[in-house]
Amino acid sequence: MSKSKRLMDLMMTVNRKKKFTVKELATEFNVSTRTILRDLQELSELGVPLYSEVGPHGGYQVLNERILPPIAFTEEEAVAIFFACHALRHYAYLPFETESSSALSKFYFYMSGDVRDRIDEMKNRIDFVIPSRQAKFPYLSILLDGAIRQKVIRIEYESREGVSARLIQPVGIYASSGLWYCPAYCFLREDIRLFRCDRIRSAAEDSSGTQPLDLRHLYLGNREALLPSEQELTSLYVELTEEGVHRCEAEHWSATKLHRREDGTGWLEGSMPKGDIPFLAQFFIGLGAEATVQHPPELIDNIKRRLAEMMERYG
Amino acid sequence: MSKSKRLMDLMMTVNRKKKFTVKELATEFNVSTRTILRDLQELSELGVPLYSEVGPHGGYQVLNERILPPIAFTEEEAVAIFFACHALRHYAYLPFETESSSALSKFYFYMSGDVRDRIDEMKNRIDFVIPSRQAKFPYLSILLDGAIRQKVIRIEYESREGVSARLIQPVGIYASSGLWYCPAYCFLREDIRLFRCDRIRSAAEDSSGTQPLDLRHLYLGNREALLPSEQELTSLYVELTEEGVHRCEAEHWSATKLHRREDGTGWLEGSMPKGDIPFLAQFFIGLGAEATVQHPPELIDNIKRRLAEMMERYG
DNA sequence: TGTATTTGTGACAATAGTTGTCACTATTAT
DNA sequence: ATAATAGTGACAACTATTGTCACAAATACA
Repeated sequence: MSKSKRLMDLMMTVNRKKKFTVKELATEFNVSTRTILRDLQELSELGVPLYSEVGPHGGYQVLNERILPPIAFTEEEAVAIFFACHALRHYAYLPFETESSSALSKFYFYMSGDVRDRIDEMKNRIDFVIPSRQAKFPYLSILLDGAIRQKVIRIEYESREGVSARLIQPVGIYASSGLWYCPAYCFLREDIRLFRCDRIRSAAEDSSGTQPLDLRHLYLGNREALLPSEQELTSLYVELTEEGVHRCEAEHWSATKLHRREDGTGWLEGSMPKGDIPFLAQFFIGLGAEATVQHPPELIDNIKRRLAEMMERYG
Repeated sequence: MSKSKRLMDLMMTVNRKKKFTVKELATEFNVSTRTILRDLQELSELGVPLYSEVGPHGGYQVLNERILPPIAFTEEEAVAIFFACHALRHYAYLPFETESSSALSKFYFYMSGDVRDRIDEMKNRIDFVIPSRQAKFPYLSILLDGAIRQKVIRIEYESREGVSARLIQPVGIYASSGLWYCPAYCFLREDIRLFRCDRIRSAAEDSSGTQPLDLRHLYLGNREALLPSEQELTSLYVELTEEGVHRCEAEHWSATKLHRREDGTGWLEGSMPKGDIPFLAQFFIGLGAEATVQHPPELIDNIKRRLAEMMERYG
């Protein structure tokens, strides 16, 4: 095996192993320890952050960095990766410790001139906007860690009724239009609940010894499907103007219920839990003349009551 | 210079140049053409997609791939890049020709085992949600290209009044909560307008010979600041409950106007163009009891009129 | 305190790889 | 035809790589 090839392999091997001894590698690569020592020195000079300790239980270690072997990306792929990372700058809070900007500048730095030019041209011409928020999300890493390692987390949560302490076991976290949410099993309510992370006033791993549940079968993708809806259902029918259709497209919950006509108008039709009436009433009021609720009567009543209240407030 | 080092350099050089001859490289690297030929063959074996043609004007070419030299990413950086790209899968339409998934799988494939494990653990525990839409955005690349190369584009645009043909010169494109928008100079209105890309029925480079304007000073980041607002202004004051504050945080336009009290409630205060009254009226109606408009009277009147209309509609 | 384990350095000879030169062949645009 | 280009093979000169050995230094552990 040629030296260059061995060096590449060595790079990958040490990255995989993290910790190793010279003798180990010598056996693996069928060369002498002296050669491996020389190779490691060379890798060091090429930028692989190696660290070694002498003595029994000593050996080599690769520090926090990981080296990727030469990867071939097409120009389009490189550009897509760049802008994907670029979009992360809109998030003031992320569950990763590092700033994505450091990865971005490395990526940018190593790219060949013409790809770099292409990116420069596009930089001010394309963007993935996420609403910027004043809200703070200091506990994302703790929640994510709790979800991954199936830990119970003690939080102080600010709900409408005030701040309360709760034990939760996170299913995961997700960002949606600039806010972070954490679906989690709540030991207080004994059910899955959705928490808005900026309303969490404190979070730490629980030390009271509450046994975590086995929720490995639950994850972000399926948590909705697995939750048995015990609520009473009723049917929904709403007429929509063209603009109303466009507005409803934005809503997750309406995706399965939305129908369109050829002229652009449409309607919502499907079943809904009765507990959603307050939310839906306020939502359809927000659509104004673009939506006309025709069923259920309870929803129409709720809307009328809300309208009357507002009329009164504005005298 | 050692052979391994020369090979690495060569890799970068051929990536930069795309097209080159053996003689050229021999001069650049101060070695014989025979050596370069042997090196190129070796690069080929290492996976660099080289292609050559003999004869005058012949030479070597690198095919569409780009090779990145070994880049050191920290584990955190690699994870951040992965999830940034992962988030792109929510976009059914992108202005890049390639799927980001191919870049993603390459990235994933080359990552060392423990980073891969880490990603697998996190995959179902963290997400950047973007509302999925039924809307279609087939002309993103044309619009982006128009913005980059300062071209005039002819579009058919569906507005409330029907479909009309227009000449526009795009400033850029951006995605916001699942929809793509294109701010552009409109030759019909003779001003900057914002177009929703799913309402563009057709788009192609203009062939009528309309001279593009020099809009290079305009880009996504500054277009708002440069637009002179000629509208009449009035002052806005709105009381907000705690929930109202949270809801307003989501809105771009309210960021500079939002104030909070220690108890969590707050208010909106600032100036607004009178033309925004219809939009704001509908918006505050959507907030229901969480917002109480106190100024301007025109806005309150508009809200009352809308409420009355809705009351009537729901009998 | 001694011993085993581990990194690390230097020297040297044997071996293996690299390089340049030269003489060719083949293709193709002009 | 001619010039420009890639491509191959052989060989000698040169350079780099490798293994071996000797030895230094640190450290855990019995």
